[in-house]
Amino acid sequence: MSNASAKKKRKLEETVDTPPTRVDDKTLVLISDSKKPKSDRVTKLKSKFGLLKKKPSDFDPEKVSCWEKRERVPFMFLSLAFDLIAAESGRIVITHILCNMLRTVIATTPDDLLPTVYLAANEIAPAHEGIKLGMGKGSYIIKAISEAFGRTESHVEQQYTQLGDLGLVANGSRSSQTMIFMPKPLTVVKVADTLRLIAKESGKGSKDKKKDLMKALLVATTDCEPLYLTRLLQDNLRLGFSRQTVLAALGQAAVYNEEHSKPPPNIKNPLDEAATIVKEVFSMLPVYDIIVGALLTSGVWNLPKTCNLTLGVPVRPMLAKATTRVDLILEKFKDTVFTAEYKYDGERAQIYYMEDGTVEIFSRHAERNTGKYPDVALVLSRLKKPTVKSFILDCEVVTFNREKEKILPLQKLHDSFEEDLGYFQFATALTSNDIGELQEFLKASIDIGCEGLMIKSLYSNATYEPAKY
DNA sequence: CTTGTCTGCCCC
DNA sequence: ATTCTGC
DNA sequence: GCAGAATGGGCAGACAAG
Repeated sequence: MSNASAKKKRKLEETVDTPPTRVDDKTLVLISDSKKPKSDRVTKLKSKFGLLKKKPSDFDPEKVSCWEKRERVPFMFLSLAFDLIAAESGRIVITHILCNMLRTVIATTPDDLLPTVYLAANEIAPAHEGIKLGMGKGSYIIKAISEAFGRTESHVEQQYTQLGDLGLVANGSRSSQTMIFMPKPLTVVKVADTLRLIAKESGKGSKDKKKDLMKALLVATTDCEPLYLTRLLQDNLRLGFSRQTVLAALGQAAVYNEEHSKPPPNIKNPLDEAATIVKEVFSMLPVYDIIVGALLTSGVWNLPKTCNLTLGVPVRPMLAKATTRVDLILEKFKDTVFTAEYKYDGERAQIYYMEDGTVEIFSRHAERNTGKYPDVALVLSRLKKPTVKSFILDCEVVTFNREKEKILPLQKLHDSFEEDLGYFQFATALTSNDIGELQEFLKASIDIGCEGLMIKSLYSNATYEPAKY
């Protein structure tokens, strides 16, 4: 063997996780994945991960982890937690498992909490950053799977139609595949980082690069990892939980890991309370990076202080509820003063005006639409009164024929903005509880091209709250 | 370049 | 967006 | 009754293929 190849060989063995069979210089032993002995690590993990299902009060993170403190969390750990959740349907148990899983990460490798949360929520970046995988659920993932596991595309496709779950196809292809080496174990950070790399790839040749990155992850998977990696790539974990459950679990996990402050004495159920806090904070500032960071450094009870509405980061817009008849409104609001506003048929827009004059416009789903409405961005600084330095507007952008309609002002906001017909107007509103008047108003709104009415409480304790989703 | 295929925290 | 489901 | 998950059609934009 030449010097160069000997060196290569050594390098290779270093990265191999406990070769299941001795591999000498002359023979390559082919080992079927289903027959080979599992590495100690995996065996150990598998024998213990059932503990995650224990009630959080009886759970000890030290007993389940079998990696060193500050060592990167294995992707296998997350996959096994997912596997445990797959057998459950109740959200309470699922939350317990997620909570225990996150606690284990906090107790061993807090640096990995953020990527773990991202993967558990099946997200890759804050919504407003607009970073998406950009390869759908079909062809390119199929291509990656077939290349990674040595199948023809048509074979994978056929299995897909048969099983209805590409993850299961990946699992099956992997377990029957003959492997030469055990791959180096995947870590949670590695997967999270690679998902970002895949998302960032764009332009000519990007699809192939995305596919190759997926392939590189797939070939490193073992056991149940192909299933969950594939589903992560498809943006569909199919485990019966999503972001809200992860946020709740994160809050609960933080309670158990509380080093920074004790729960305020008046709180009856700290676990529920912490879950609510994390969910609410996320509605105000939907950025895991900031929330997880604040959680680790100053604790869950300080979260409302450390994470606030931030200029430039879109909140979850408050959502309306649909109703079909005007009399149902009166029923619902019978003890309340309310107003009805035209529900303009346009696009929801959340406009941020920063102190330096910068404008950002986001859609209902936090898509960055700033470039889409250059005229809106321009007109804002003109209409804003000089005393106003920064603001957030939640509004509806519509196309408008300036030669026609005229519009009535809503008083409250009038102090801060000048209206300009056809450029910036307040919603036409009626404050009344007369059914005939409301009926008439509804009709009028439809006549000028609106979709109906929005009903809002006018009580002083009524608030604008971000949607809890 | 033109044409075709595939995508989307889509839902305009 | 609408429809379905489990709590 | 509610929140959360699952599902579907349509259209504009991105990228690949020729």
